[in-house]
Amino acid sequence: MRPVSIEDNDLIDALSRVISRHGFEGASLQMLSDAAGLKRASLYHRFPGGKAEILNAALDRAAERFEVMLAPAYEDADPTTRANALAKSIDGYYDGGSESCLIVAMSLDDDERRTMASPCINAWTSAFAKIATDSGTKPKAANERAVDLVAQIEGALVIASATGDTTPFARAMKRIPETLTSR
Amino acid sequence: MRPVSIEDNDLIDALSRVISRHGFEGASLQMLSDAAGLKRASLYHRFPGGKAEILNAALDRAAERFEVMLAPAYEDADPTTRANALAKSIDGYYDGGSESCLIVAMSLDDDERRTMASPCINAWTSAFAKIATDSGTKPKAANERAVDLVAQIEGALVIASATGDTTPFARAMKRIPETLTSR
DNA sequence: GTCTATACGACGATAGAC
DNA sequence: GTCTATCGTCGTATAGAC
Repeated sequence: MRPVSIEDNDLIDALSRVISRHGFEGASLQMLSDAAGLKRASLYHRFPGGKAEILNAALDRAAERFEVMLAPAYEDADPTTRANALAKSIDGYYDGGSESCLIVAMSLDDDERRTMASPCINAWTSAFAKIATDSGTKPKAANERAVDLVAQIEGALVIASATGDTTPFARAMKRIPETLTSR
Repeated sequence: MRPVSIEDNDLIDALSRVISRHGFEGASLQMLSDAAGLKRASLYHRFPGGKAEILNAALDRAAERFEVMLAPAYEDADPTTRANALAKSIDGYYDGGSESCLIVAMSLDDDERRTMASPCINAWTSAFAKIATDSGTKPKAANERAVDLVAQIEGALVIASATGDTTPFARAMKRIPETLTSR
């Protein structure tokens, strides 16, 4: 199977980081082209639709990377093992809490764009809920616990960005297994 | 004592809401003047320093409003009573989770501005920690629990903004008393 | 496929009439 | 104290050479 790269993933990742860190409005083409190591006009060659298309590419790529990040939840192992692996995976994705989150960035945009990251939130919630239900938690309670855990992590990322303190994020990571596998 | 209003608080609140919802870069003078019901030039009469001064006013005002919001934590009552009152106060401040948070908005700005909301975070954390220590939790653990609870709430606000679902926020509010008063 | 050069609008900010 | 009018700059986007 051909896993893609019709468009350069490294390029999109660099662009995505700028958007995650500064928000869509805050991410100027100047910043984006600097991060990409390309001139503005060259970005338009890759993304004829301009910033909007860059954002879409970033969101598509985020969905892709999320799938990888969340994969441990769906492996063939007992819930605790999966929860531990998932926590490690998430911790790596956000580099111990020092990476900004595209979900947070999108939550500040115009009304049309504000909900564009909700598929990512749903995927994340589903992955957590899967482990919780596999641990014997009823679906409804599992879903609540799952969203709340996502919120905990998003909030920890905000705190880390605002204060530089990544310890709340670290505690959130540590709490993933116990939260998802306890009744 | 004269509690202020050298500058019109209602005006600043309207401006602050725009910044909280769109971020500092995303909040154009157009949006700000529309929300204020004043023309751009009139805003410059009130805030000669332009957007930067508006932001400072919004942050000062946020600190002021936070003090009011957090006041229940320091009243003369038992921890559980205070925790309940505080939860209600926070719930009102964020209108059940439908209001955006300036802290989240600031976390997306340039490096200079990114940490400008950390005093608010600290005040919030201290208020929570006070109740926790008064309930017999040791200072270090109380502080961790406090920041984590702030993160939980911030994350719930992000989720609400991104999906429209305010139930995680509602659960966070409900969890405040039990989190702060349990050992 | 990347570059330089440039068009054009929006934005932040200021001057000055009322 | 609010307005209209305007300035310079930056941001998005395009044209066209290499």
